[in-house]
Amino acid sequence: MVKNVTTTTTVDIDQPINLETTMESGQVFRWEEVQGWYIGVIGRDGYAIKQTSSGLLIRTSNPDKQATIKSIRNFFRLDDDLEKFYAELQHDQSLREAFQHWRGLRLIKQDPWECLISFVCSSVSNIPRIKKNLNSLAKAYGRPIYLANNTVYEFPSPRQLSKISVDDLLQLGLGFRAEYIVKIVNHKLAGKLNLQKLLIDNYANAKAELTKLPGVGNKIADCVLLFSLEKLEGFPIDRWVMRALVDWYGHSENARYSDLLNWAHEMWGTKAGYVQQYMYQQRRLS
DNA sequence: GTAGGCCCTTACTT
DNA sequence: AAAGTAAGGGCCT
Repeated sequence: MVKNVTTTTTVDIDQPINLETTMESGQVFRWEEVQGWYIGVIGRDGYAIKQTSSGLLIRTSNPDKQATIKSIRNFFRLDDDLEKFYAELQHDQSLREAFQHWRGLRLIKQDPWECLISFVCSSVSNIPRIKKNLNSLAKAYGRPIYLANNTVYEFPSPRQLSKISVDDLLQLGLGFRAEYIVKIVNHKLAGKLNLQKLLIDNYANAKAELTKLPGVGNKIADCVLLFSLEKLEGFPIDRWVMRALVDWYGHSENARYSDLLNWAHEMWGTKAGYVQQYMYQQRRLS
């Protein structure tokens, strides 16, 4: 039975938001732009999202409008006050330029499981390849969701991935990350990883749990913590953020990750995550 | 604790 | 066209 009914909902937004910039900021990899609409999955529903003058226009397989508004507000973290954030850091010239250039770039709150697997895939990869890998995974093992003329796929749960082998993932082009993912799936199925617990845990404890996983070190743990586990002090340092730290603040190129992280925490506290997102965007795309 | 080699491929550049 | 290099790191020694 094909479920292709869509419900249209508008979400008014009184916050800075730039849909395109946010969706293309390397946080999420499975949202596809089609004629001004971003098409993807949140939870168990498919969504097509378009920016309008007053906010967002939403078409979704979810018939419950109130639930849709709630999930959109949650996804784009619309309770985070970006204007206040800009104002508090406007004395920093480099950041101020990034804020002006990328106004409306928001952190996204995504599903922890998909986020974890996504960033394990990101290791020494590139965005086109990461997208291909994750879409292959979802299409092969995830439940299809029919949304008007489009088919999108729910990201496969640990149980849905329970039957995968390293060879299967190699076939999908995952490379050396294949082994990590199979191990993480088994770890999860064995009940040794409780992502919901990490959601309410503090940054340090949650990070310690994540870095126990194969393929998850300092950087990838910070991505998962920041983008899905509500840890806004998460400060992933990839090569772009590293270049910003070197060029803007005079850090050494071979500084230790932990030292840079501590410095960022003293400097920005729980604003570090948003700062990182603007640094990444500015240094990579300007 | 830490530096260096290695990992599997793909996408993009020269 | 073929070769080289970078790509949102992590693991092992």
